[in-house]
Amino acid sequence: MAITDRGDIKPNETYTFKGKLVRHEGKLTLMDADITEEPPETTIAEIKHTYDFDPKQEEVAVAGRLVAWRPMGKAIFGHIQDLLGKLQIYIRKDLVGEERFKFIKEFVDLGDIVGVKGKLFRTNTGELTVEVEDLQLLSKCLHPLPEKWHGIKDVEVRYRQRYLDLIANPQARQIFLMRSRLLAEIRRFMVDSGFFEVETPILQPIASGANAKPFVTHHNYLDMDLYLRIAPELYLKRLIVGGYPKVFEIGKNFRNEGVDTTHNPEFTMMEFYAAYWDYNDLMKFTEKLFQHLIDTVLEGKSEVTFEGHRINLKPPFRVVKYFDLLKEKTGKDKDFFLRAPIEELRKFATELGVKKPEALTRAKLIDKIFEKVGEPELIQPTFVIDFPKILSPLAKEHREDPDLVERFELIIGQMEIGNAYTELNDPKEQYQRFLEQLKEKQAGDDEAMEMDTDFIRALEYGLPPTGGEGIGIDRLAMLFAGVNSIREVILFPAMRPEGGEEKK
RNA sequence: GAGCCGGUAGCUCAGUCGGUAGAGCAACGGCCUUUUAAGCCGUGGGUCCCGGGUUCGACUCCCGGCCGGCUCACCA
Repeated sequence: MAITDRGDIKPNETYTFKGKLVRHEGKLTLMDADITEEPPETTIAEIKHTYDFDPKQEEVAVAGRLVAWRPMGKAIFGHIQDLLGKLQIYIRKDLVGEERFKFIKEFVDLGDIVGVKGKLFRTNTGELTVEVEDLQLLSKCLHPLPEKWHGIKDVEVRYRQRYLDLIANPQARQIFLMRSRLLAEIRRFMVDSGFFEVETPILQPIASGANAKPFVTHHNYLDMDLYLRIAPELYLKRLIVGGYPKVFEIGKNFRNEGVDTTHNPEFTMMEFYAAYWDYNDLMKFTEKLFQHLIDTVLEGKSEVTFEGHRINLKPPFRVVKYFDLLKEKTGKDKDFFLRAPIEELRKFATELGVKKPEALTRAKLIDKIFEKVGEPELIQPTFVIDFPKILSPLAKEHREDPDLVERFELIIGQMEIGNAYTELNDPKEQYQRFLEQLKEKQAGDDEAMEMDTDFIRALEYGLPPTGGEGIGIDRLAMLFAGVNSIREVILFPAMRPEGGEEKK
């Protein structure tokens, strides 16, 4: 590190960068100075683990961010941190040499990325520590770190500068590590169950497969508008037509709607489809998936706390029929909801507190009423099954009741976590359902589904009997982490830009 | 989109019933070779979110705006 000899280093000058006070002029020049000669091949967690059962492996070389610094005359204690661990380092003047020690004291700051080499030992208090033989400054941190004890609490800073959240708040690291495990275990379970992972278009000429408002973009070369997908459903079913027995896709969906504690404009969904399955198979499979996630991600603990509720995620889950739940809560039966004059239904909805029912179609009214009276009680995991057909344009008619479809939603903590059905595979029927959606659209439902004629054509080639399901990964992560905001489980949640006055 | 609440040092916060602000940590200068929220002595640091109004005087009161949080509406 010849850099210590540089004459142009002026350690006591301060300067500002974009209005923020940052560190020494001299230290800034150090910023690009060091290249790692030997990238560390180990991590802090690994070192601790190895040393535990083989204390002879005491020579280590490891790198991390300096998060504590306690200089005391001729020796310095500090802690370096990486994603998975924290390790104490001990620097003695007589060991590293006078010149080196002076350099370290002068130019190394809290927050810097450093590499250390040395021998492991235990201090008087028993803490595993590296006795530093050499310390290399690998990168400068020009800003002071957030407060060591309280971390960073301002949620706005935590979301905008997530890297600071990750450096300073161990809880944040824990949540995102859990999310990574969750995704890995879901993938493992799906692949082990015979599913093929696929990728389907995010830019779609028709945004279909769900009821939602899409984002619109434009392709210059093709000179056409495209939509960011609101769901991958219709593409995945085309793949079942094409011969895949089982497929799944994990990816972002985009819906141009509100932002709140359970909604982010882009969110992660897993959708999966299995030929020859029906919604009963899907329920069994979903329970097995949950059991796997409890065993792995939650390390066997099936109880989580969410919004003040203790929720037990252990299957089997409660099953309740859609109209049974409505009847129990309202005293009205299926025929009332599906066949009573719409004015009467609107009047009833008004009594329950549904806003502006005059603007709503029958399907929307039923949906609203269900949300008002049904969902509030659904804290423990519950499959709500046998939805009305008019709410489910892509689901197959129920084998016992033509008013219904073979569909369920998995609701946990009042959140819709999963949505699944025996897929409608009759092209003529699907065409009719799309036409009904167009009517809904004309009747004022701007989220009614779009007609997709190529999808109809695919069905004409024969979609085997198929079961399909979507699971909201972000919400699942919320449950597993026990946090009540979707922003706590999305690394970079949607935010308005900083300095809003400058826009336009 | 509506209502309520918030924005003070790099961070966590206090404060001013209207007279231009403090603490701890962090930083800077010293002392200190087993400390760990190290310790001891000393020092510096703020357009009090932005703009306008009222006032002799605004960080404080009023109005508008920006950003965020919560609740509601919409949605998964």
